[in-house]
Amino acid sequence: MGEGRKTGRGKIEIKMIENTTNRQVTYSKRRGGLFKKAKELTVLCDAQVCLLMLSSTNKFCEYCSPSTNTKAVFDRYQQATRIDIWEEQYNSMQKELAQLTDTNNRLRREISQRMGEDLDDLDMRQLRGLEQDIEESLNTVRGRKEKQISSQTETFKKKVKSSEVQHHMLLQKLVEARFNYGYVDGGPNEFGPLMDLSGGEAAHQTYGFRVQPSQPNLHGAGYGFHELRLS
Amino acid sequence: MGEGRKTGRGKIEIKMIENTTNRQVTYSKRRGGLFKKAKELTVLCDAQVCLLMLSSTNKFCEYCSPSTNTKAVFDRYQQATRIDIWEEQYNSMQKELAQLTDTNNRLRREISQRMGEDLDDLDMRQLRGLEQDIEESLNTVRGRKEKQISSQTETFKKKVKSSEVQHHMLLQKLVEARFNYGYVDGGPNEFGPLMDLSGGEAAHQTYGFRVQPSQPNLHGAGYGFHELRLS
DNA sequence: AACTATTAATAAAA
DNA sequence: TTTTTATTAATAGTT
Repeated sequence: MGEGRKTGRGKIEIKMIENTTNRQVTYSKRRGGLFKKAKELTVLCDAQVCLLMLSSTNKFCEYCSPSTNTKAVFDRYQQATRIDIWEEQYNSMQKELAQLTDTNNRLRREISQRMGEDLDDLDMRQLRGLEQDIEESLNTVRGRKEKQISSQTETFKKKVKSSEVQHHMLLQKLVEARFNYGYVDGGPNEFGPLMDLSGGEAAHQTYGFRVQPSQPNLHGAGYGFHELRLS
Repeated sequence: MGEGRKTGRGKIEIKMIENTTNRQVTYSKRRGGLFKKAKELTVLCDAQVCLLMLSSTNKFCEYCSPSTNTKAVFDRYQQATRIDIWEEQYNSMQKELAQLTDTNNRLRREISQRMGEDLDDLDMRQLRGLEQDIEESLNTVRGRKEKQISSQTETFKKKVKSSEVQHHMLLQKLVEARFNYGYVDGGPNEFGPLMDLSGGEAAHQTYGFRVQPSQPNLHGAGYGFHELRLS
């Protein structure tokens, strides 16, 4: 028993049907049969049956007695087998949450301390280290600012230079034009002297203003979301 | 179809079998048949089948294709249906996780910027604000350090003072004792001069050393867990 | 549990 | 696909 067998018009061995079409047809038919039998069992014997199937093409199919539902049946399965389906997932998520929250708190505390709050628990050595770190950060930021200023100043200088050159050329052309067409009109200072815009310290002053103290910057990502620490 | 039907030697309607014995016998037989069919389907069609049954006497029974297991099938069930009681909780946990992760990243970025890293996206105004904030923080930390130093110095001074007083008292008692019992031994400087420990700038020097530049402090909570930003 | 008359399921063909 | 049909499998009632 269990070996080769004849069913219906042909014989069939219980082994995987190689022909894909045949396999799918058989799957469809037998699936129906299985569902029917499951339903009959449910009614005849007052049983709860839950039947889950996944075809070789990964199509999912389910039957569950009307008196219950799949989740309930699985809960009983758990009860019976003592294999907890949910707990593992739940626990791992809880753990992850706790870790993230913890990390978050530490980060907030670090920021707080870098902002000069929450310093009560620090001893002298830690305070000294913190001071030193902040000092270094300040230098870095300052350096970056200076670099950006000088780069903008450079750009500005170049623009002025180019404008100056153009101005000269225009003047030149104008003078030539007057000469060629015989205009005589106004003195040599008619267009005023070229401005002295050689790019001195004025540019630096441009960025020397102070914004409102500690006003949060709400322009999106980046510096200025202190409100996070309150969330 | 579906109504009264004859099977085997007798007729049978698909409705609950009232006779308990009959019902249990039928349950047993049909359960076997269902399992057999499930196994055949598994093999013939390369499908995954999971069959859970509970008899009316609450006996649990399970079949699952050897290529998988009940939990895996149920996971797919969840995936396919998304109608379980846990989903709400699951989703809320997922959301919380995502929020925490996001907040975490922002906090890390803020710390980075406060440490002078990750400054590329900041414009001049933001840089200026950051510089200013760091400057204020530095002043706060410095102030705190000074305060702690002076408080410790105060304590130290008081201790020295009290020690001085005690010393004086002891000397006094000693002198009295000598007087009372007639000892004469050594000069008045026998116990050396009282040290000058009146609390000058020496105390400040004590804390004036520099720790190793930016060496992380691993003493637990508080300042010095930069490694968080890498986790 | 076995037996067996009878129906149900279904493989292959249409 | 669904229907048909020849054949086997499942099983209800009996022992």
